[in-house]
Amino acid sequence: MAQLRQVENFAYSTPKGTEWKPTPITNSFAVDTVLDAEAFSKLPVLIVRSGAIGLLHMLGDGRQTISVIYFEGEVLDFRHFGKTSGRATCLLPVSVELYSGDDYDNLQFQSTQFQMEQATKRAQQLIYASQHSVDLARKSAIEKLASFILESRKRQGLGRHLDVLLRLRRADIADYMGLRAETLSRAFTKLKKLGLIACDQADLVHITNEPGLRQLANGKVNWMKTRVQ
Amino acid sequence: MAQLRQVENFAYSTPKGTEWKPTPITNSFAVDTVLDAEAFSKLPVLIVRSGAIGLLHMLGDGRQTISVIYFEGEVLDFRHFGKTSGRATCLLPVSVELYSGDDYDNLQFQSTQFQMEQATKRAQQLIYASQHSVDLARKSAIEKLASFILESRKRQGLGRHLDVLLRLRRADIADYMGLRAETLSRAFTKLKKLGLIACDQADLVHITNEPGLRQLANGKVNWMKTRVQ
DNA sequence: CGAATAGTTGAGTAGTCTCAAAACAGGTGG
DNA sequence: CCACCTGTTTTGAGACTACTCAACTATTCG
Repeated sequence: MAQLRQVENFAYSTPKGTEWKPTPITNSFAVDTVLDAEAFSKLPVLIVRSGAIGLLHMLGDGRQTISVIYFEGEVLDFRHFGKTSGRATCLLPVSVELYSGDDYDNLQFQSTQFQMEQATKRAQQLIYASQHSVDLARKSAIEKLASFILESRKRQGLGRHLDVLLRLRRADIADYMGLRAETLSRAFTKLKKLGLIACDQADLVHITNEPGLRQLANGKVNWMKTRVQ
Repeated sequence: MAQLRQVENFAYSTPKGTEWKPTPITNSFAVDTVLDAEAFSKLPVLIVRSGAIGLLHMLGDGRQTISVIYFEGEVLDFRHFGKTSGRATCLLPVSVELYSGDDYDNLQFQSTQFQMEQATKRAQQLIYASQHSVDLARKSAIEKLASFILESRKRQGLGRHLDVLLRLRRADIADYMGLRAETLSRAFTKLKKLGLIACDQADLVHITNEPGLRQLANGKVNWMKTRVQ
């Protein structure tokens, strides 16, 4: 296992004292690397510096789903992983900070500010997961894509910027939004024809009608009536 | 607002000291009560003692979804609620313990054990939400129902017991699993005809073929080939 | 340049949704 | 006790979305 060796190569030499800061251990992984929880038993807490890690689930007949995505700044704690948590897979080239469980916990005990930050991040994860359930449950393909574009912009911290870089591959977006790649492709075509987005490059989406896109994502548009040929 | 008055009726008289335990304030709500976050600004941390609270989301054209359900023992922290978190709604008669933010945080600072318990619970919430996304994303109606029955058993702590009480109403189960009530009803019929479950009463499911039900829930059964008339 | 991967387009099908109506359950009052 | 009402669950027929499978185009990379 590649990532096992990579992790073990780093000496775990955090000084133990009452007032200390653990030396941040960073590590990088290529796209499609599977992060096996067992390989991270000594340094089970990952903070994503760049890239994206997804939890990949596979049904018995090969249907795939990405249930949760961890983007920059988000925390993946392997200590809380179960058998049903899927396989942590790098959806992009990933760089992470690694912490031992004790170091991470002690950091929170020492700094109230750090503790609050982390609590907020964890809560935010649940909010994202909750919102994602809403997206998956009852939205049409085109609504799911509109939601994904807006979620991407929000989680990349782009504010109200109209150019959103969808850094994930189409297949990964499809797995995340509960669609087939073909259906997702058709949804892109429809969004363009509706004049809500424009794509110069493959993964750069320019939002041409933000209110419309937001309304569509929130199910407020009966887009059937504005049907496109 | 009914729940506002109910909350305010309790005097907030937790003694402030270095070694103290906040007096647990309990409160009860009827089915379909909406727990408005603003009414809980003073006591924003809810621990569910009995019943179930769901986060209800509504799309612009009336489509409903329940994204997350809080069952016994689970913690709902209104401090981390955002506009996209939906409306906390009682799916059953609910009894909760209420804590102020400071009390809840201090409890965790004082007791490492309590802190660990709570961290595990919060992590478990994310695991449930993650698994729920898998259920919603690519499963058929009958697979969703099989998954829901098994999830219900697990979260009620019934172990391997074969009698599962689905305490939620059909409409709520449907909202949670991203189905229409009609489709859910048809899925029940199919599960019965496949001989995987038997229902004496409306909300009591007896699992007659657990391995089959589990395989179906995990997408390992091409149930099309074992089609039922 | 050719091979491999990623993404798009097309036609037909399966499964869920929609809308309508019927069956069922629980409570109230005569 | 039964008729009645209200809300929930089930059944039925048809429409429509997303899936499947296949072929095609575009892009990446050696």
